[in-house]
Amino acid sequence: MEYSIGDFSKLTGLGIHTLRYYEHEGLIAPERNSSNRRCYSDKDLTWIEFIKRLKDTGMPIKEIKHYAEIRAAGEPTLSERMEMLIQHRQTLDEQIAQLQEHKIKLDKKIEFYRNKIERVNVGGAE
Amino acid sequence: MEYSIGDFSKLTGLGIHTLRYYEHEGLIAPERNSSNRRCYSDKDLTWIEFIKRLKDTGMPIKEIKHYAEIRAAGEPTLSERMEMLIQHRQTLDEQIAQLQEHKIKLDKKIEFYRNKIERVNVGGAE
DNA sequence: ATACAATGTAGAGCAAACTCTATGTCAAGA
DNA sequence: TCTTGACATAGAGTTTGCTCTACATTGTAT
Repeated sequence: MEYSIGDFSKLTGLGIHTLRYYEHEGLIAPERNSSNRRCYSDKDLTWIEFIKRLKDTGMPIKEIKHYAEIRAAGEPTLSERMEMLIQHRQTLDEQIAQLQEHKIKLDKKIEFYRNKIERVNVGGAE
Repeated sequence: MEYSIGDFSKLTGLGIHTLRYYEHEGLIAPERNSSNRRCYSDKDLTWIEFIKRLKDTGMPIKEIKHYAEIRAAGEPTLSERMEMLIQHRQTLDEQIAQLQEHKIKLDKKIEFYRNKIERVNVGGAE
């Protein structure tokens, strides 16, 4: 299947402007038809979903761009790409661990507040 | 203990400019000495560490500012603050869940790459 | 044929969160 | 006394990642 930029925008949830911006930044390179309109394919769809994942896990556009570039070079860059992903998994693990630690602290703070409010209520009634 | 902005910067790991920016944005309000220099206290230290936690878990400056404002109002806002934290915990839980999902997908992709590279290596040797 | 909606490019504008610059004050050491 | 370095304010500049505007072109429905 091929999609116009409007359709692709709806499919991916990314705005038309964002899709053009991503293309400008070298993240994605859809085909063009005879009238110079962008023709996104199902491969583009898979690829953009992966881009979204990288973005949502904090990878900056420039790094995604680099990944896109070596991806375009094909098989010779397979191991380099895998190394990038392994590295990224590491930072993702760290992110998760840090958030979990933050959550523990936040839970404690909430518990602290709960007791404080309890005391105020009880004290206020006396 | 009291700290100059320079000392406080080193203690917190936040730049001097950032500390002044936070003050400008209403996140923190250190005392001033007779020469108008900022005097940060240990309470400020505890507070800024909490601010850092909120920031690191994705709370925008404006929202932290709101928290700071109601905090300054004291006891009457205790329950409002607790509700904010409970709400924030919810979004934090969602963040963690999403990152974990992303990690699962990333792991799969890495595994996929590993097999691909394996095939290339074996195939190339034949 | 005409209108209108979608698309194209180029570039401006925006929001967040810093980060830096210019300029001035002030206390302490050589 | 002079200089140096930390601090002060006000405001400009930077980076990232969009988001929007202006204007030209094209495809489609009437």
